[in-house]
Amino acid sequence: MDELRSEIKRKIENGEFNCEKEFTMSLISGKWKIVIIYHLATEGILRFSEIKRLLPKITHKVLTKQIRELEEDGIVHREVFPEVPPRVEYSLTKLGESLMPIVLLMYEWGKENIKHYTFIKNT
Amino acid sequence: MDELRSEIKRKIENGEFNCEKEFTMSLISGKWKIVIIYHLATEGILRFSEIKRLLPKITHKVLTKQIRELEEDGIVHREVFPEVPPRVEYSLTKLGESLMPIVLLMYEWGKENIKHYTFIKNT
DNA sequence: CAGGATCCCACGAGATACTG
DNA sequence: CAGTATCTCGTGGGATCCTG
Repeated sequence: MDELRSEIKRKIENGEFNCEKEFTMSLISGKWKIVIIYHLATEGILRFSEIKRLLPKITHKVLTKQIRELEEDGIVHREVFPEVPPRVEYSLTKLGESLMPIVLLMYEWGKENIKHYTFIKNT
Repeated sequence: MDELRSEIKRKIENGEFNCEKEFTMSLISGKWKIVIIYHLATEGILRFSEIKRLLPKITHKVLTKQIRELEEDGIVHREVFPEVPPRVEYSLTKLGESLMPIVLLMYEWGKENIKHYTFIKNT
């Protein structure tokens, strides 16, 4: 596990994190990352197009970037099958799986606390 | 608890969140928010200048903004004492305290997983 | 002491088009 | 199918100066 985006490594070296929590944050912050992690955790293995289908509003390029960063950080495993047309499968690494408690807590906290607002939709 | 930044309310109304986790994320993402929450949780009550002292690298204006957002979202309570010079105390609301399990998990995950990299500092 | 007003820049993320 | 390459824009965060 020496994979990590160079920018993150640099922040560690330069002591740019005020705390270890921020290190964690830096790995999962990104508009679609926690949702991607969640889907991979529940589905196991997903192809690029399958993830895209699960996130209709995401752009092709953005999905590529988010997933590439997750891969560089050792959270997602990427398996390329040299076929035509190409097939690429994604899954969580052990490290990625270890993030699930956090993601699940965030999910439940959100469900619990967004309730008070959703009524807005019904007006 | 009808406090919430208008932008967040708008996102809820427009269904811009892909999932409840993103709602949670939107409240705690911000370069200094989880650290501020953590300090308030452990110290109880803190004055503006005390928080600033705990975060030497934060800018005055930025601290104001981060805290103002946390207040608008109902996470932080702000108490102004009409004295001269002015005194302002901050503390966590019940809602804010309920975020601590998430913050703590992020803290522990970070401690556990940053270990593999910190050696870089010692070279 | 706490905080508002301006100016500014870097960067995340979207739109669009092209490729093996 | 999966992935680049450009271009663009909004905004989060920083620097600096001013105020009750």
